Amino acid sequence: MNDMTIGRLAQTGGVGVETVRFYQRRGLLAVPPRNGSGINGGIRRYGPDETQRLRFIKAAQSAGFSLEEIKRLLDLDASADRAQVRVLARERISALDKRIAELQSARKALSHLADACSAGNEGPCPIIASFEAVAAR
Amino acid sequence: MNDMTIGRLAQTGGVGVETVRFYQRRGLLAVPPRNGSGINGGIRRYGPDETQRLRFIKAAQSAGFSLEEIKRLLDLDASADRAQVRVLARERISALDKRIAELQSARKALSHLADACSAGNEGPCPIIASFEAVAAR
DNA sequence: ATAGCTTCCGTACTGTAGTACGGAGTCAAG
DNA sequence: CTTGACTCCGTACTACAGTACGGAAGCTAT
Repeated sequence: MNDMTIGRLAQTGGVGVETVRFYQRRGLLAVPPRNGSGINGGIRRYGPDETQRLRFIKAAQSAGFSLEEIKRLLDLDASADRAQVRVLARERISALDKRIAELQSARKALSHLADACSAGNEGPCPIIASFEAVAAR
Repeated sequence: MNDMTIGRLAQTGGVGVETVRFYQRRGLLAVPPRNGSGINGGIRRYGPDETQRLRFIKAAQSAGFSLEEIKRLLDLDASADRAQVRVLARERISALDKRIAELQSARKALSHLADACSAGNEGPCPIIASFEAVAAR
């Protein structure tokens, strides 16, 4: 079951070996005991728990949680503090709403400008000019 | 007209003095000549052009352009290369669409989970658990 | 049993966007 | 005509999220 090397774990998780080690240093990923015959105890082996954890990190990251926040989530999970997890989740949702609105408004402005710019090649490009006007809001 | 000190320019633009200097080093903002009576030529003075430029940088940043891309936009503007500006604008729109979709899906997932988590305090918090399941997509 | 990938681990470096520091010079007010 | 705030400039440091390096040890296929 716990049969993966760090290389395979990284591959399965779609990250680099160095990223796995980086997460281990940050306390986001367990460092399993060395398990082998060498003088130092051999090589560490990883199982599905670690793969799962990597997936969790990626999902949480894509929701905009920082690694620090992800660590907090994991610690709260360990202590079963649901109320605190909800607080973090709601904070993140607000931040996401704000960011989404920002990006949408930027998208809209940019798309109008690209259209205006396409409509002819005479005079100054309206993208830069209008960006400056829009920026004055 | 060109009567602002760097401190006032920064204040007007809503950034720090060090940020103005940083943009100057990056070639995003002009460094006006020293204008005064001192042995080194005195103090540099800024006018509305620089304020405008600062606003442009902020607007472009909020659309997700990096400082490097903003520099490119400004250079293209100087050379009146509308076609290239359109290319950059369209690239950015695609990137924005992608990012907006990602954030929306993350927002949706998180909001469902926060609801589920609020609905009672028994058992493990579904946010972490479901995040892991959702993450497996 | 040895060549040649991997792992292990510490340390150092990367890129992005600032932010801070420190000493010398400049300027306006009292 | 000095005090105190501000400017100038180079250099250094910060945060974030990795990414790279290098040598010793471990493992595997021939």
